[in-house]
Amino acid sequence: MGSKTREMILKAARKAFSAHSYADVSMEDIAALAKVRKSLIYYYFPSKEDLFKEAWDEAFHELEDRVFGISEEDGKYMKKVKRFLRSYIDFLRNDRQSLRLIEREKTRFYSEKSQNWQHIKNKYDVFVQKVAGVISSETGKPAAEYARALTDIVGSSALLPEGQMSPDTIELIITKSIEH
Amino acid sequence: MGSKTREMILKAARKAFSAHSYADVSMEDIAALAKVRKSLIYYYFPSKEDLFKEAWDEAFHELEDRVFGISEEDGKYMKKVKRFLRSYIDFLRNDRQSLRLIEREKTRFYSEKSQNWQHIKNKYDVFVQKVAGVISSETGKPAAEYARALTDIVGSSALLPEGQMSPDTIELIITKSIEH
DNA sequence: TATTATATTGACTGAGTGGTCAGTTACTCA
DNA sequence: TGAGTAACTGACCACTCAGTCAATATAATA
Repeated sequence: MGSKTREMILKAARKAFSAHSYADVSMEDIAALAKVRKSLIYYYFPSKEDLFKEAWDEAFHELEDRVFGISEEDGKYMKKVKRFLRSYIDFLRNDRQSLRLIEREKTRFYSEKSQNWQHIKNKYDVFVQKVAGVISSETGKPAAEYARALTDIVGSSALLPEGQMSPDTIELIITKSIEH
Repeated sequence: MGSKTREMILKAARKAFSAHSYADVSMEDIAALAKVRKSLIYYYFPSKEDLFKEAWDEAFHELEDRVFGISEEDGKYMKKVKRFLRSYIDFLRNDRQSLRLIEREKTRFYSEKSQNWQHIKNKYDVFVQKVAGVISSETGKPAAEYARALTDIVGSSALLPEGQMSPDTIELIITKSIEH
């Protein structure tokens, strides 16, 4: 059940977690952003970790929908990889905040062992595998490492301040390095 | 003056700060690693921030030396950019821990306003500018954004677990995207 | 209106944190 | 040997933070 207050909290969490690292965001920060007392957050979410997980999941599903949910109709005359890359970069352009949230704690996946963090890590890994699938379906070659590099460069550019590295540049670099 | 104990603490700090984020590393952690009481750290370093700064500086100067300190003799027949890229990737290969430390808190540069963090940010920015200089000296075109992308992709790959994205792949991608 | 379920709060806890400091040990050199 | 200095310690402080909970306000319903 998505109560209005719950939504507000989740929205505030997404904003906070995309602007600062997990450790640097306190529950008080989120409460203040959502204009709510801290204790109320615990009425809707069992813990900080769970709140983060839900915020991350939300942002991540938006990314997945955007990048893999493109109907076959769209860009009929565009190659699969190009079409994919275009929507990925568009996501960077239009939903930078979500991408930030997704990317910010990437290194934590590998040190934290709790359920929530492993859940996130697994989802991300599957995503990278899917990206590799798209690429190798066109090049015919395995692309696991290449997909990792691709998601990494798009992701890290999202964490940079706006204007420091334009999505166009990213697209150019990736396109160049992918063709033949 | 570099006392033996001071060196030990610094070494422990470098290890800790390259394995976990600034916020996740406590002075107790570093003390334990260095086999020293926490209070002793404050005998040699005024604060956690200063300790981090010194650890970062050390690692960073190693990177600079390696990447820009190559004598003209070396690789006489290699193009400047290729030579530069080669040493950069070699640093990733051989001193991954240092590169991790350098890259890990990159996003913090932009939110923290204290002297120490700005010092770090400025040094890094100058580095990127130098990289841009190397590239544009050969291509003749401005390369600010490209340099930012390049350092970003090398840096972020250092944060990945070993073996997930090989330095060779990185080198290949960058080389491909740079030529022509 | 009285009763019950749902929302919301403020005051609190306990663990951990960066940092301080008075004091103790170990070393130096007159 | 003894005084002075450098290296080191343990106890402590102020503060932050995630999380708890009893108490209250609000809404729903009978």
